[in-house]
Amino acid sequence: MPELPEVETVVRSVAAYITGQSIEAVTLSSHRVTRGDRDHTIQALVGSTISAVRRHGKQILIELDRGLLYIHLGMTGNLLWNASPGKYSRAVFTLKDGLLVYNDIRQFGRVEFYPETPPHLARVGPDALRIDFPSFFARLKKRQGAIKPLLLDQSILSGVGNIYADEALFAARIHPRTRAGRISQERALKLYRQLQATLKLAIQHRGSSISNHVDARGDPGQYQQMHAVYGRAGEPCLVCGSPIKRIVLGQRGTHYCPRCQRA
DNA sequence: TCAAATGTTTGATC
DNA sequence: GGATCAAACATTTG
Repeated sequence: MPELPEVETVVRSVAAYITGQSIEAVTLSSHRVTRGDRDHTIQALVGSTISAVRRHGKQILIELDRGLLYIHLGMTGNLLWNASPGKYSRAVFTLKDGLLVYNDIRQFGRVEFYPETPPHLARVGPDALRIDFPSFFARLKKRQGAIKPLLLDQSILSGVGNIYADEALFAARIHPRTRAGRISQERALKLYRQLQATLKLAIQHRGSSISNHVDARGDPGQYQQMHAVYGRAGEPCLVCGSPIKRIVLGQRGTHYCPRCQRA
């Protein structure tokens, strides 16, 4: 489910429910989602109090009075307030006033406890909404590969996934195969601005619900209705009418308009 | 039955 | 060492 706008939507909706509450009990049922010693993780969590819910890129950081709960939604993770646990519930937190339920069909997500900054954070680059243009441009400059896979590289920039990489490149009229290091400062600035504008607009629409993104209440986002290229292969470009193309780049489906985004 | 799916890590290759 | 690419992970859906 998750790219920056979806994760932000989940963080905002869940924060309103759980901030300030204490954790009274925890059930962890997936050794894939929760690595390591689960009993130890439960022991560390029970009795602590949630002080804040933050996001860095696609990572959710639930700050506790002692330590931190790290959640990554992977591809199919949901974080729901007061939902009934079901077949795909991989973690259930009993809080003072209700249940926080983590569901994840494919189990690509993570629910882990860390006493201090999780090691994952050291591996990821600046958040896509917080990076400034000079460092964005400097990071592009260094690379010679295609821009699309580079936008997906979380160590360069964190938060952008397959949908918003395609949408931002379309908005900036840049072909996904363009070599990153060869993009002029002017065009890079356009990409930077369009990327941030796309992410912010998507947050306003509470993210894209392509398969199973929902917020803490279980409500889907609406931004999928506004996609210009993602998932629109063969359909006419909203700007010029040419059929949207789908290729595979860096193992990911990549959608673009061959006329608006020339190589 | 096959392909594809919002992601990340790991290992191979150049 | 760095960059790049494919495979693997687990499950559903069209």
